[in-house]
Amino acid sequence: MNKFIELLKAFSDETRLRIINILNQGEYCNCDIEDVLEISQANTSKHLKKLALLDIVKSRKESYWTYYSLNEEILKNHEFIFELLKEIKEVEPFKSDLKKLKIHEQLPKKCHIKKG
Amino acid sequence: MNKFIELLKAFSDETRLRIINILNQGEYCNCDIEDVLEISQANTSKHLKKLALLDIVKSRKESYWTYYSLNEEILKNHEFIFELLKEIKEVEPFKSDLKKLKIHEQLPKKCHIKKG
DNA sequence: TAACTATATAACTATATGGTTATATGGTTA
DNA sequence: TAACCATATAACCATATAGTTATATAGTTA
Repeated sequence: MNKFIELLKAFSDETRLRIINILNQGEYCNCDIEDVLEISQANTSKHLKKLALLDIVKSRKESYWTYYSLNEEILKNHEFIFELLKEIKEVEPFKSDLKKLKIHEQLPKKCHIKKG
Repeated sequence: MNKFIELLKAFSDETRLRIINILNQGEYCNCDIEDVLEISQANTSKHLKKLALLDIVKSRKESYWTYYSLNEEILKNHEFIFELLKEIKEVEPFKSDLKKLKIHEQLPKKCHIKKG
């Protein structure tokens, strides 16, 4: 499929865009995203994999966790993505997700005792 | 559905994005788009209807034809769309479509004798 | 009015895809 | 090594949707 269209499709699913919005704030593991967005483990993993295949996110394994973050290259190469991410921050449910993320970061981790 | 997501989905289908790219050049009727993009009448009409429902395009009836054009409001309200349309102009198949559009505009109309 | 034109719509098919459940995998701890 | 943990993957289901074919509709011309 056309690379540009693939990119747009990746951004046009609500769950994926919520994940991208979270990762626009920093580096997080699968379980952080599960907790904040309240979506299942398998679903989170599947979406992250899709984003990784399109080089929208990159991943790094450390101990128990896989940490994901936005691939800065994609933002450099596509100004429209930069603008899009700026816009959604002010729109629901993305706005609320960021609030929940802040709260989440102050709480002890649910996913593994050593991490909190 | 989330309005933002609806908007993104509208832009993430190749045929629709090709139509939007054409309409970013001016006002055209259904048959112009059919000819340039080489897609069926019914398909063209269906996509245009979807775009109209989302206020991405507006329409105007005149004689035989329905003329479509981009709704400028949507570009004003969403900077990312402006950027997106700027980017695709340089990418296939959107780039070639614009070339075909220029040629199309110099030829006599196929669709109705009075128009050419 | 009758024939014609562009466009809209209805019915249908094929396919893509998001989400779930269950299980596998690979690394960690005791 | 055995138990444990987060993550990845497989199989499956339900739904959404792009495209086609055939037909309806609304306006135009003679």
